[in-house]
Amino acid sequence: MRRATDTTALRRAARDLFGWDELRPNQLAAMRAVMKRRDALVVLPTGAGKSAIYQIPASLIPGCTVVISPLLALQHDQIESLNERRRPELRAVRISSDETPAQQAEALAAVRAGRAEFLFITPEQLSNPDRLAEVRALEPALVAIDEAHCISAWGHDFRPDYLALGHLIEGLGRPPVVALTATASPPVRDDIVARLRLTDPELVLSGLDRPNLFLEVAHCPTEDYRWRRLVALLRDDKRPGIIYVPTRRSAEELAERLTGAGYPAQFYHGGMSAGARGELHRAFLDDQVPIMVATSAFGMGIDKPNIAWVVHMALPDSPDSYFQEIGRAGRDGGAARVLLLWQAEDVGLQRYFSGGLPDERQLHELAALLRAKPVSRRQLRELTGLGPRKLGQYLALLEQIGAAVPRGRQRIGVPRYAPMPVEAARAALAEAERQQTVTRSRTDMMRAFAETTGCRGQTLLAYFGEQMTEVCGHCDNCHAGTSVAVAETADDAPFPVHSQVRHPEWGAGMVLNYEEDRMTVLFDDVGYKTLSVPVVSGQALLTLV
DNA sequence: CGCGACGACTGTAGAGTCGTCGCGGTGCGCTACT
Repeated sequence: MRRATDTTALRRAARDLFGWDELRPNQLAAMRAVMKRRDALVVLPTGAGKSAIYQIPASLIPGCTVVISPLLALQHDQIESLNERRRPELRAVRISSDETPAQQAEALAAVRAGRAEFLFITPEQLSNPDRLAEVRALEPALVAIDEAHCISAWGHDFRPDYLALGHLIEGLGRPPVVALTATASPPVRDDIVARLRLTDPELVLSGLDRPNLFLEVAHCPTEDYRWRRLVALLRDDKRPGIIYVPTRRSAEELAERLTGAGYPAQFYHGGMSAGARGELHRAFLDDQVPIMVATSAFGMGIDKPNIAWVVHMALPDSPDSYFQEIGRAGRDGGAARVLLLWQAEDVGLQRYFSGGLPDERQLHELAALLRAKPVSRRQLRELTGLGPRKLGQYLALLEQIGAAVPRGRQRIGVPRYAPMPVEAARAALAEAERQQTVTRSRTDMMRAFAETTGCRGQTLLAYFGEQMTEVCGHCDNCHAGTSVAVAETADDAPFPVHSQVRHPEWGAGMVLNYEEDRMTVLFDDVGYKTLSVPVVSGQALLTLV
């Protein structure tokens, strides 16, 4: 009965507020979970009406909704599109470093008085205890986490406050939480659930296959070949697209070279001023820029329906990033091409980006300092001489192994039963090594995707834990006829897909898929591994847990 | 980890080789200064 009323109310709100005649089954399932005040994790491709999953229920539930969204530019667009609807039950405000104190106070007042429903905010804002108290006093009825995969991708050191999000949500009075993202492999999903401390979340997953994207990979022995393949695509396809490059400098150089060769291109990267970036972003969306050469900074918030192709000029760090980036093509449902141009040398840069290991002595010193008395980050910077980046990484590690814990007033202390500094340093180093191994195994999987002669659609989706029984039919290998249907090979599979297994050396893991005579297993400690099925069976390498 | 730039070396002229060194992504918020 309750279910029927919720559904009716949701459908009516969708029609009233968004002009939609119907809701997709996935959307409805997620919205119903929110209506029942259950936590939810929603993984749906962009363009599938993801935002509406929290916006429509929020308009029906009494109390405001706190939206945690990672980028100020993205927040700006989201707020604008909500306020354009001119409905009080959808009105949005925000608090960020872009607002003056007076504007911030006004935003809080608007929510308090019921003149606004949505409060957009970053994790960094909430990590200020005074701010947290102000937001808590609004008694939010719902927390929505947008681009939730950032929790996993950015939590470790880049934006450490993401790591504390679960703690911060508890500080808000722990309203129900709905986390949304377009991509999340099984370990990323686990990470999101664990870090946000979601309780028995409703999991809403949709099929990730994108049949209108033609997947193509070319190994490029020389830079010249890479360039020729790129130009060949641009010659064939005059529609707009994105070229991803690994560095800022290569973005600038390639844009210039293309423009000189008669393909007018702009470049975009994180080193540019906010003004220039906003301008380029807008120009690209308005079809003023046909070719955008960009680093990974160009991504979230690029909701342009007619992107017809995406080229990667180097191997991305992981299938996670790759899937995010190619996912921006073909949102209008039209045929789109995605082309990966790679060399083995590309892996070197990704190794560098996966970071160096911490210094055990410095970790030891830091753990000892925390033990003496709770201190602020600033004090720690002065006491240890560590840079903010490194300090953030070290503190995150110590927190993960239970040797540090956020205390009140921006201070960091030590939990009860924390290990002694020597042991803490050793454990933190081991944890850093484990994280680095897992990160690097993602790059290994990206390379395996590039090198496979099997179906690329299957290989990519298998990484995300989705087993396709048929070949995708929209990749170069399918067209070349080298793909083999999994159904032909999976019959003698020794372990079911998604079963938990144990390896004598690598420990516990989860079976992700079978492809020809190989299987992919994700191990907790060593990351992704591809194993030979005959060897696994013949030597009884794996045991079912 | 691997690149590209740069200088030294070699051995008497111009260019090849070697070693060293710096560089390389993603963004919040705050502060100091115009």
